[in-house]
Amino acid sequence: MDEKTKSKQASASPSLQERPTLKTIAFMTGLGITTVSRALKDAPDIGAETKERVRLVAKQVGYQPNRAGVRLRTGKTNVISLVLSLEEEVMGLTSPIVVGISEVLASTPYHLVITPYGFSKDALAPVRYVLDTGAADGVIISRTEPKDPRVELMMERNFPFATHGRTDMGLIHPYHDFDNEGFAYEAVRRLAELGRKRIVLLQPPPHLTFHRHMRKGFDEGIRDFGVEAVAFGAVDLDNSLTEIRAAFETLMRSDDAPDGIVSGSGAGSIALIAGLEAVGKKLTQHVDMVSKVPSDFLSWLRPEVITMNEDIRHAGRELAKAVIGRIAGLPAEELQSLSRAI
Amino acid sequence: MDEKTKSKQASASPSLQERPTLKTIAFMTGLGITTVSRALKDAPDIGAETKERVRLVAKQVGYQPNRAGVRLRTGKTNVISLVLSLEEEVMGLTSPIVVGISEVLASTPYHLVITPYGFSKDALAPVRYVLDTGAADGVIISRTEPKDPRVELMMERNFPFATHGRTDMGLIHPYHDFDNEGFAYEAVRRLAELGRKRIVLLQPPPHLTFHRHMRKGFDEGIRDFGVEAVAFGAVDLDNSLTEIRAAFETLMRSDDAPDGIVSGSGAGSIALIAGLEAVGKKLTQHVDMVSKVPSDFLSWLRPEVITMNEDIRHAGRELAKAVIGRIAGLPAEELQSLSRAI
DNA sequence: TCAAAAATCTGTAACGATACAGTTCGCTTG
DNA sequence: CAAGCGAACTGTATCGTTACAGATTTTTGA
Repeated sequence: MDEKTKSKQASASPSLQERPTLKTIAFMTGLGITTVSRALKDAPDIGAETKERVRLVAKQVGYQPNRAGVRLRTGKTNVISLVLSLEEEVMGLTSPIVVGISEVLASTPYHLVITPYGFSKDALAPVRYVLDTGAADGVIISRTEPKDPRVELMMERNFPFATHGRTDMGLIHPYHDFDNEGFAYEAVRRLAELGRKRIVLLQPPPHLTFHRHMRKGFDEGIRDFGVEAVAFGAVDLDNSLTEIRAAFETLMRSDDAPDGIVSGSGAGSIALIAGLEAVGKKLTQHVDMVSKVPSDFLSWLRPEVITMNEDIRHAGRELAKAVIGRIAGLPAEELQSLSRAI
Repeated sequence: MDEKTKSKQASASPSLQERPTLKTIAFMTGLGITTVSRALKDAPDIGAETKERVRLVAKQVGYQPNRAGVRLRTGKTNVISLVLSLEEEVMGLTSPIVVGISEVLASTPYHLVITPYGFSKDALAPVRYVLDTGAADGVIISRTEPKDPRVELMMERNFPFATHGRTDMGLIHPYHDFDNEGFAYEAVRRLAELGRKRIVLLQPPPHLTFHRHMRKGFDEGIRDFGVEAVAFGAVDLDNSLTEIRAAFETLMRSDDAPDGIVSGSGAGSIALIAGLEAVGKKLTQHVDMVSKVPSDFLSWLRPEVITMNEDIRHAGRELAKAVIGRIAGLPAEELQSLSRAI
């Protein structure tokens, strides 16, 4: 055979110092770059023994595909983007979500990229960015709304994503959600059992979907257990803890003071307790309180509070599995999950 | 001029539907791809008017360089990697750090990638990964040790990074740290002023650098203010809250019970308080406590605790600025910062 | 006036991977 | 026995960008 015709692809012997590429393996095995590429992909037109050899050498030299090369050629980024509101940063729910996602991604080729959006800025912007620049293969969003334009946009473009929280648009998409309805209903039940009659709810802001769920559970509890709901002005979980505290102090001083509290967040509960105690009232004595909490530190300092645990790390895991499933082409119906308090 | 010689580069008119590339702009301006590339980089060999035109068109069509293209060609990833221990996840210090970093990166081309390492696994592995695969342009690490092999490795390879916490190897590198020595010294001073005589310290695990700092400040305080240090067994901040609580309960029941506490973390403080109260003792009455805290929720539930605030979000910002500075070639000396309690 | 220098602009190759369209060769089959 | 087939392998072009080495035109200088 004419030497000149032999393998132009892998001609220049690749430095063994550098990071190995397909070329390196091609050179070492005497095969063409294409063959190596296809062998590592287990393509049907490559001989079994060749595949074995290639795999062996690849493993030996510690070959890892160059992400930029793959991305440029195929468009696949191997990136999952977690879209975060920088102000969501009340009491760090972000950490456990990130950890949960990371746990799942660790055994995949995916990297986790944080895509933040600024204070009070358009939540659609980061999603648009990812879609327009192809910055990721999939997206995870939170603070989901009933008619969520981000969901609409990604569905329209058929882009894989998962939401923390549900929507209400008749669109089927992957999500993970906490059963806030069940939580609130159960919370009211507990308070009613303790003989409480006038219950207040510290709820999520009205534009978020889980406001509805929590409200629904709360209202049904109010009705089913024959107690009364006390309104809590315009204050919700998006207010600062200082504002919540002040508002609750005012409420507790008024004639309208409740004797039972349902709190949708652990951080909010702290503000409520501070407000409560500022007016000289005591838990279990004057009021009872049920709080959703991310961890159990609250019960260490105020064991009087009835806590219901939301496992946010688990949510992170579920969300990661859902996006990856969607990327793999699984139907959205199978990628929806709901978790209850533990 | 012969039509055939004209611009082979931008020959195929790029679809105006797709994401614009240099080719798109080249076609629209009638220039070569190279010229457009150099114009956007403000290279000296491109005419002023040409640059203006190119910039205008680029802005008009919303050109954004393809990251994979740049990365493949130049090796620049435009990625900062935050290396996280998944078990660091006690009380979510991660959130504010991530937010702080994101705030700074938002106005740069950098993306933030989370690179986790598993439970009790080798902390060097993720750093090695980034270095070997060129996954990022810079790295941020925490849980820094006096002789930190990660720092050693990155210095040796001359790879840009910043550490949360200092080292003690005679190597000069970018860092941000909290003044734990000052904190502990001041804490002891406060307790001594309150008449406390027997002080215990809930400290970081011995292998982390800030253990030394905190210990130094504590020991000097003990000496300077003429009080006594109470040992706290083998329990440190890396123990679970349950363990800390149990250990402290034991300590408080012993003859060796302290009357003053310095706590190196807000989460740890909660465990200590729980342990304290489990044996029927009360803050300010039987003991006083000074705690470093990431936010002020602790003082809402236990105003008796003297808190000193560590601004972790600020740390995130400083760390991000430091890595970027290092990437830009600034000397490490100028990228070191220390912050005090606020 | 004419060569040299300066100012602008451009084509080619390469980064690493893969889609696609072959090529080679041994074997079957009519 | 030649055409045809399938198995196994490979070269070329391409993704978007930039380094580099020209190319072309204009300006300068003697």
